[in-house]
This record gives sequence, structure tokens and C-alpha cells, in this order.
Amino acid sequence: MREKTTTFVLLGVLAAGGPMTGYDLRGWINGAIGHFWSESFGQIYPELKRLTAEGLISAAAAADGRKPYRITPAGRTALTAWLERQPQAETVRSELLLKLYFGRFLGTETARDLLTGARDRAGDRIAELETAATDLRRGETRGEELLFSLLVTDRGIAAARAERDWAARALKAVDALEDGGPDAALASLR
Amino acid sequence: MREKTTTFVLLGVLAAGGPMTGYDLRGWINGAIGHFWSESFGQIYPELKRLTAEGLISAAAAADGRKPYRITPAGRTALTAWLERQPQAETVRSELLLKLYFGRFLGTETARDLLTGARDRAGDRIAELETAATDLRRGETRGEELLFSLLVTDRGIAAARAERDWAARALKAVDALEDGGPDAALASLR
DNA sequence: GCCCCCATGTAAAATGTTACATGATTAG
DNA sequence: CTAATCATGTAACATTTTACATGGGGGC
Repeated sequence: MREKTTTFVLLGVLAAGGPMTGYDLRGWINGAIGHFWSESFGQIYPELKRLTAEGLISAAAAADGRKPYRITPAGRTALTAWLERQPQAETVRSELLLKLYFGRFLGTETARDLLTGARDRAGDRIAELETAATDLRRGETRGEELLFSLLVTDRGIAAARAERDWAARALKAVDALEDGGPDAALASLR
Repeated sequence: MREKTTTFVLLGVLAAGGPMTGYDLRGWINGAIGHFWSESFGQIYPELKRLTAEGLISAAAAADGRKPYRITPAGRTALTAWLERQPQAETVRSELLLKLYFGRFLGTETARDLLTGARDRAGDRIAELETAATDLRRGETRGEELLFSLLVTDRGIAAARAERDWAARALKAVDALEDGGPDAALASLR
């Protein structure tokens, strides 16, 4: 069986946040690392079952409806081994860029809509992540945990800023295209 | 049947590049838009069959082993309709950020390796895309086609620069962590 | 009483990659 | 002759999302 990342996200969150249920795991993932990772129940529950069978996690007695899991020593070993491997090159897939690339089949109007949408979403994202960073600094998390949380948040902010600024530039080029044609637009990119 | 993006990539490339075979399509996608999209043969060939059945593309007589497809008027209509819809919010999934987030279970050494790897890959990417941009400007592509090609390349460069600069900053924070502990590292992030 | 949140799980469908099978043509 | 590239396609597998089914508890 090939290694799927879901395995290690679950192990990592259980290591970082202590024992929790499948439902809790989903909430944790959505909240703390939601801006660069996601998992659905359809993956979480079957995977928890499998990890239990493999001995990497163990389930406490299901008291009420809840069934909290904790990471085992074997699970920690597996997590550490995964963490130490260089990540695979990431495959980017952007529907926005695809549409913009086919921009010559689009009216100027539509291209503009595409780009203002992207710029605004990036702006919202920046605000959101900056708030998250402030909250983190003010919160009770300390030491290395805080440091690494801030580092990944910063990466999100940096990426969103680059996106917003690029969209603004591209928007100017589209304006120039409308006013002065392709050559004017190309000149505006310099 | 839900709309899969593969459909429209194929339609778009046929509209942009003229009639071509499944093999050509793959090459075109890898080359021109490979930095933000990819398709495998396993998706391309079945999809070409389906699109033919739907009347969105048509196959010329298979002369030698080749079977070139062209987009039909119905295909152009479908493409335009898709282009005009705002793209779905993109789901980012970064294994690197995941590993870094769990950085407190990592040695400083490993965190550094992760980040130098990311920084160097981003650097390579910048060089590659800058070359691509230069080649585009020097090539025979003109007008809107050139403009939109450059716009999407620029977005790749902007994203890669943001990544490289962030990784360099994060690396300094990890150095500070080793020298002066978490508080020194946090201070270095200001 | 009803709606929302908590909580677990399964099933089906969609999407995507990798491996395999086959054969022609071309460059060294 | 041999390796690479061109070319088509299928099958198996892996991954991921969405929809469904079920039920408890708390607030209004």
C-alpha cells in the first residue's frame, strides 16, 4: 500500500493535540491547518479504522457516542520517519490560470471579472490570515508550537500577497489592452 | 455528469492550437501550461472518445497511426460558456507546510533541510519561468496570445519568488531557534 | 416540536495516476 | 541493431468528494 498523506495528518494531529475523535480531528484540521490542508469524514473514519488495525493509534473505550483515539509509540515512530522525508514536488492546478490563458477567447470584460475576483479573494485571504497570526501571538500557544504555526501562516500570507499584487498588475494590463491594444498591454508589463 | 476541467482543457487547447492528436495534446499541455496544469493519457484518451460522442470535437480520418481531433462549433460554445464562469475556490494542499507545521517533532536539522529544499526548488522554478518568459517575448507568438501567456507565466514567477523569499526568512528563524531558542526565533520574524 | 450541533459510519461516484500492451518510425 | 520518440488505448489501482443513513443532546 502506497503512503497516503491522510495517514500522517491524522497521526500528526493526534500527536500535537492529544486524544480526540474523528469528528474532532476534522474540526482541528479545518481550523488550524485548513488554509493548506483538508480532509473529509469519508477519508477520516475508514483511515482511523485502518490505523487502529495497524497499531499506530488506539481507541479508548467508546463511552457515550464518542470514540477518542490516541497515537501509540509505533505511531510516533511512523510519523517521525515520514516527517524526515523530503516532500514530493507539489502539483499545482489552477483553474483561474487556465481560464486566463485562454483569455483571447474571452472578452476584456470577462478577463477583468476573473482578475478582480482573484484579487479580491486574495485580499480577503490576507486579512483572514493576518487576523489568525495576531490571534496566535496573543493566544496561549508558546515556544516551538507557536513558532511553526506562525511560519506556516506567514507562508499563506506571502502567497496571498503575491497573488493579489499579480492580479492587480494583470488587471492594469487588461485595461491597457482595451485602451491601446496588445502592444500597449505588453508594454505595461515591463 | 459533473463538469470536469479536463473537458475544457482539451477543448481550449484544440481551439488555441488547431487540430491535434491525443499525444500532441499531452505534449502541448506539458509544455505550454505545464507549470499550472497536467493531464495523463489515462484521462485524455477516454475523454476524447466521450467528447466525440457528445459532438464537441470530431476526429479526422485516422490516416497513419494518427488520429487528430478538431473542435466543433458546439465545442466552442461549451468552451466559451465555461470560460465565463468564475472558477471555484482553489484547494491548496501542501505537504511541505504540513511537515513544517509539525516542526516541533522535527530536529532543527530536518526543518532546515525541508526549508533549504523548498527555497532551492523555488529558485530553480524562478529561473525556468524567467527563461520561458524571455523565450515567449522572443518567439513568434504575438498579440493577445502572447499577452495572456506572459500573464500566466508572471503569476508563476510571482508565486515562486514569494515562496523563495518566505523560505529564506523561515530559515533564518530556524537558525535563531537553534542559537537562542523559541523567543529569539519569534523575534526574528518581526 | 424543531433545528442545530455533535458524532459515527458506509456507499457511490468522480477523479486521477500508473502500469501495461501494442506497434510504427526515426536517429545514431 | 538498438534506443528513443511517436502513437493509441485499456485496466487496475489510488484518492477524494458527496451523499446518505442514523441517532443523541441542547436551546428556543
